[in-house]
Amino acid sequence: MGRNSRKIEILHAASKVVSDQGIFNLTLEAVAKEAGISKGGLLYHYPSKEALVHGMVEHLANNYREKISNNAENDPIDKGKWIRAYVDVTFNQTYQNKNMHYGLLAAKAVSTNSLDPIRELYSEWQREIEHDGIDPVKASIIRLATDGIWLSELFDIYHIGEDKKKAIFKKLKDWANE
Amino acid sequence: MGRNSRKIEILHAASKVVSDQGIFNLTLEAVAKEAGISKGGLLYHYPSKEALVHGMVEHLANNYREKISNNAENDPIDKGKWIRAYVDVTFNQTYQNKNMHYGLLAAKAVSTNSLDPIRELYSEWQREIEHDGIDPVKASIIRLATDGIWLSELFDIYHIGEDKKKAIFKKLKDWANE
DNA sequence: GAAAGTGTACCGTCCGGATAGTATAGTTAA
DNA sequence: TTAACTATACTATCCGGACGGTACACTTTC
Repeated sequence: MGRNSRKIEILHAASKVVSDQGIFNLTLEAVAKEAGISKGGLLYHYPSKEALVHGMVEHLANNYREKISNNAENDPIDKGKWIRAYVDVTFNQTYQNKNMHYGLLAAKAVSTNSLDPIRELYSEWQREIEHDGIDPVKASIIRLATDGIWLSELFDIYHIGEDKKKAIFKKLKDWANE
Repeated sequence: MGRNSRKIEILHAASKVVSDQGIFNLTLEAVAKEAGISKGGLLYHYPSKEALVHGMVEHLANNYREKISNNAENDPIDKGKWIRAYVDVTFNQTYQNKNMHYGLLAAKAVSTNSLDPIRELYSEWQREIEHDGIDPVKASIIRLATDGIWLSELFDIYHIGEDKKKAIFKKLKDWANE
């Protein structure tokens, strides 16, 4: 268990704190406790709270970017591969390690520019999606609807039922194939 | 200028603080300063920070609810009137007093149940939208895409250009008429 | 009709608790 | 034995909220 995996464990712990206790309880002590280390140990790895949050966002961004570009590259059909990759990965991400998204919540709270990696990621994808062979307005709508699901869940505004989510997923994928 | 309008002024001040300085700077002192009153005066109107945030959410929810139900009631065509009202009002809301949405950001940060009025609102609309004569999955997608726009703007993840936004608005409205 | 009382709006100060970050001594592993 | 890491003790700061007043418009009571 090298340095790096410990650092990532800490990031997961931080996400869990945000998810369980809210942004205001994302304290260094709470994260240390959740990660099973001391506050000093935490500060050894991430010398400030901002650095910790930055780590969360960067980890999320790297994961997301890699998954989506892999997915797009392995798509046999060229037309619409980016929007399909986006929909696929986002849905699966939402099912699996949902709580990594909480890094965004933390980032939004902590400082203005800690969301920069995410913003960059999104403008990249927007470019790809719009030059992907399908109607850019339609592609944008598919993407916005996908975002609407996880954002409203992250925000806890409303949670869509599993069955309905699957139906929506299917229809969005269909549209991305037309 | 009665008691009520002063209270609403304070809510706007609080939203402005969140929008300009972020959630962590939503302090009683900052809000008081923005509203041009003292901390004591602020606490007179809202006896705690939680009460203040609750006021923000409730104000937003009431406004939103009223606008959408008015809009739906005045729609000459019955089929799809709720989803149309939702799309219309949300787009216009986003253009106009965008910063009221910041109450949600504050609510999400402050406590678990301060978002309750919003959650209730959303489940009401979801019910209406799904029994509105058009395909519920399609209606849900229209609604999710609408949410995706303002949520990603609120989150500052990415901002869609005005032209594209109008095109999306138009297409969503078309779909809501089919 | 004036003295006494009441309610509303607001101000400025103070305090306790929480928290980010520092310092440093100790421990483990290569 | 040195770099990676932990644990603890401590400091400085910030913030929510309590509180004691002030101002003033009203109403009631004698």
